[in-house]
Amino acid sequence: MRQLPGFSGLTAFYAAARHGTLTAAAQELNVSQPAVSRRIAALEADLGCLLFDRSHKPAQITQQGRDLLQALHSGFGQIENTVAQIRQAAQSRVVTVTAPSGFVAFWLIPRLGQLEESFPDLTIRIISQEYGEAARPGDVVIRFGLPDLEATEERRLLSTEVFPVASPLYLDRRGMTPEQHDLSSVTLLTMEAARSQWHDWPSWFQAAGMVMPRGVRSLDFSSYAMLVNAGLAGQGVFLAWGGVLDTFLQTGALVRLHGPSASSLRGYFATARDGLAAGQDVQQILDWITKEACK
Amino acid sequence: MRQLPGFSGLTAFYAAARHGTLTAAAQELNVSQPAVSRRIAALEADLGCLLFDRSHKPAQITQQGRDLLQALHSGFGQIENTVAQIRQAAQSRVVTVTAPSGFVAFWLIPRLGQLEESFPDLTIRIISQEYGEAARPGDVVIRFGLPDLEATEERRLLSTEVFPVASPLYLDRRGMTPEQHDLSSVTLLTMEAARSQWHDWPSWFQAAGMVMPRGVRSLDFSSYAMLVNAGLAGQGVFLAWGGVLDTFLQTGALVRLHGPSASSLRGYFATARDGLAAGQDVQQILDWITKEACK
DNA sequence: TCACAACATACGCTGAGGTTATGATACATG
DNA sequence: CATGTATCATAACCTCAGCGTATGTTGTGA
Repeated sequence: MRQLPGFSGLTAFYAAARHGTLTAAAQELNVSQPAVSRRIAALEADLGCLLFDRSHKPAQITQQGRDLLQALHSGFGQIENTVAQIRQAAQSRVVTVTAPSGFVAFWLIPRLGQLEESFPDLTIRIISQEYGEAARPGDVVIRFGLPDLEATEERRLLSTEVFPVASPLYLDRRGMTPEQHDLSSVTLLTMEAARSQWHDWPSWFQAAGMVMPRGVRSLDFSSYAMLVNAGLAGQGVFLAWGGVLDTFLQTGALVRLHGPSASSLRGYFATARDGLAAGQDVQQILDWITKEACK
Repeated sequence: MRQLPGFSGLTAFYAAARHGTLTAAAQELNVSQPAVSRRIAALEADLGCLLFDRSHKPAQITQQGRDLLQALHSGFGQIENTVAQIRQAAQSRVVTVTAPSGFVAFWLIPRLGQLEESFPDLTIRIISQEYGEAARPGDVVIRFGLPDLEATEERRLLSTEVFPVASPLYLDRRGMTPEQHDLSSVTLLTMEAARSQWHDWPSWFQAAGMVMPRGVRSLDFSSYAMLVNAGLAGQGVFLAWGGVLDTFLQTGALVRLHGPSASSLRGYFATARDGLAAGQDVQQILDWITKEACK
């Protein structure tokens, strides 16, 4: 950095070289012509050579001046490009939402169109996370788990109700209906790896006051998204969190099996990363998600 | 240019990003730490985003900060390179000598080794000019012609004596010696195009108090360098300016024909382009050429 | 828990760099 | 060749942008 001359001289020279006269450069830089003259003279003293040949009017750029002009054009151009990109990104009002992948896939993405319509001036960026991954930064953070009693600003999303669902085609094949079914003779879809974090069948049966059938058939999956896709494909019955799969229940792709349901302390919770200090954009997105989840 | 933020902010950020702390950047920039802090804060306000994450100590650069650092590194790097080259060239002490091509070819170039040995710290640049060309700029300017009575600092180089010379092989073939020769039965080498500027045979005979032989054979050339080369090749007899062809006369490649000689007002004159205001390097080169021409 | 280092902010001060006025000079035009 | 115009350089004067110091806040490591 100590190798560079003063930027006031470089910018004065750059303007004069592009405009052709010191007078025009002064107009661009919003200073007087003598100010430009002195700046360039100081630069020439520093460099030890002339950048303009003053024996002509207007002054003619020298070869050294042309060399420097090219370097400044390229160097300043690169900096200008990056600065413009940074400014534009800063002005484009991006809000990042981080959520578990199941929530993203089945609740958030289906509603993204509505969300974006509600905030046409914002760019919504979704970061999906799998269970067990380290928390990633977002403006709005949605997590699954037990309530954090210290996070007073955390909002619970969706219901605490957990109930079995299945594809109607599956029930048909089994000669069952949502009203009349036998859980002991169906295939239960499970996610054993996430057992400690998720509401699983044994817990559900116990919470529903029922005895889990012995020797029941099951299929296990490593992610909730895969499990739900298997259910949608008619592979068995699985547990749904109240609210997460509403869109499938509404379209009839899935049906809720009638009968007892269970409740869980676990659930989805949403916060703004900077809490009450978060900007208005973030607060508005958080509010929208909260309201939509309460419908 | 208006797109760029202030360079005091950019340079402060650049130093902080490279050093890792604002405190270290302050040391590089020779300002206090609060000065760096304010500069970077002003830059961040201009850009509309944070370049450092202050929730850590030392502050951690953000992604936008990394983007900007890369652009500054590249942009400033290019400018630094060119500035260094310009500074080095300015310090390398170049002196340019402009002279007629004949003078260059037969007097200056043969002595260039001595000249460069005398000034090892200087770079001597020779610009050779043909007769009739527009004057080209040089620190030391050597011209041929009549003395310019207004150029009081102009120095006459070499003798005013003009005399015939030839290759000894040519004289041999003609059965002549430098002492015993007959100019009416030789081939005279001429340069008719430069007649008005140069000392030609008719003028020489007249100045020597002799009658030019009628019907003498001659060969004409467009440049002095070509004429001299023809003479060296034994093509005839030609007029030499006292001093210009000394090296050939000393080695015996050419011999002076004894007998009358002529004098001319015309000659070679040397000046420093900026006169007495010229730098010491230029004055020294002019002095050396002047002294060498007087030997 | 404490010491230290790093960063942010308030306040007062000054000289770097601005302006205006004016002179010098190259260039175009009549 | 004289004249007007535009461009650049320099002198003199002025002021406020940006500095330093003092001090407060906070993250980090022992």
